[in-house]
Amino acid sequence: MASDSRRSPGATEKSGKAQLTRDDWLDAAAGEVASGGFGSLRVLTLAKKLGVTRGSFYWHFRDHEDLVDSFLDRWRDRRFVELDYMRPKGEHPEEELHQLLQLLLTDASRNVRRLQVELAVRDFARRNRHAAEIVEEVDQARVEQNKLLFRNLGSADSETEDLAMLMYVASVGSQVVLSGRKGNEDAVARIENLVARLALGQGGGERRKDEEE
Amino acid sequence: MASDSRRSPGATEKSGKAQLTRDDWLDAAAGEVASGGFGSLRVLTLAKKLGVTRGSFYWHFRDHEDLVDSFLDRWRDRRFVELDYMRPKGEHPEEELHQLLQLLLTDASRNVRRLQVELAVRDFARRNRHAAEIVEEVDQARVEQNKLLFRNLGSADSETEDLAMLMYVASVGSQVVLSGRKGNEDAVARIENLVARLALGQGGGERRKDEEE
DNA sequence: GAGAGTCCGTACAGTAATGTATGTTGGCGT
DNA sequence: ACGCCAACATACATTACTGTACGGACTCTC
Repeated sequence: MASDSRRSPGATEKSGKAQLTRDDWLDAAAGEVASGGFGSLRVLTLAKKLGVTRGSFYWHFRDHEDLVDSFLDRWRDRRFVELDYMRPKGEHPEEELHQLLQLLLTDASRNVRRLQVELAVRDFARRNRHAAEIVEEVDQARVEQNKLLFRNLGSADSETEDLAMLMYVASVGSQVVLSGRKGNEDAVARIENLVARLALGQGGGERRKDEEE
Repeated sequence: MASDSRRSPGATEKSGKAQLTRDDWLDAAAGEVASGGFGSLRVLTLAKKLGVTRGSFYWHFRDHEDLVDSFLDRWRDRRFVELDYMRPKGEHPEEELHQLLQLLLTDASRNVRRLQVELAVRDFARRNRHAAEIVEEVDQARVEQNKLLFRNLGSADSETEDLAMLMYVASVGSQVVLSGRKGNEDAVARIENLVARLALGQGGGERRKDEEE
């Protein structure tokens, strides 16, 4: 129902002038959403960025709302394949926890746009029904997956739900508070340590040594 | 440097037609910011809501930017008096912790607008320098105060900083994730329990009994 | 090579919002 | 009673953005 499997003769890469796809517009929209939020998502801006006029936009999309809805749907789909990719297999739960926190917290490299977009979607969810539903879906799925992970880590059954919830809201809060800050990486590392110690039953700890991946 | 101590003949209450003050406009702006964020803060909307025309606005404010900056400054000031009011005295630290979490988390009664405004300010901070500085100020002050509280609670010195940070990002994340949700109060209560147990050295716990206040 | 379909440009109409300039009123002091 | 000034109304100019109608080039197919 998505994926736009047309032939797309000269897609978005290399050659300066090329046919644009729906996904190209959504990618450009992601940049705008990341920097300015959904409120400053203008058709003309995207057209300029893509080197075309608005006539192209209204061929690929019905109107502005269509763009927003498509963007949200694609965002939802990607979060779920992400979850599926990181589904806990239970063999090395500590490593899985580490990777999960890296995904949720780390603000480096190409993840920065991902986090910015997520914050924008979250904010938009406060005044858009479709976005609110999608965000709640994603939140529930992620908390559910966290519960699986915590069970594999051996935490008591009576605590897994609370722990999963705490870790999730802590990670979201870290995104909000520490995105684009000074002591960013340090704080993120310390939070990861604390959460890890909590998850491992206050045992482990002190794994910090700036393991640069 | 604020407070507008004019005589204000017939302030905002009772009589339908009355002179408006700068704070009246800021109060109206708070409603718009809470529901739609800074992006949908329109002068005409505020004027309609206050029963006047835009002519009044441009008397009290230089322009739209002046409104936004004044709003942010007032927001900052109020957060700091709030902090001062809740400064830990160290006599009943558990109760102080409870009240702090109530203030940061509870989405009931008249607090709902407060939290919504804070989320809007936080989101706006991602694209407005002034807002970013103010939010960082408030965040730092709050974390600093949390550290004092945790020391009074007797947590190890090497952990107070991490604990204070974790609790703060967890509370912010709860605002983001659980604002206007279904299992809101329940989840908030469970998070408070977990944080409290962490703060009290994994000892206490199980204070839950829906203490409605 | 003619037609059809795809993709984009151009031109126009309409709306919403800001800022500014100027008019109007009601209350205050003297 | 008179004028002054704070507080608001009115009218105008301007900008920014959306949506839509239509036109044109380019490509593929038969």
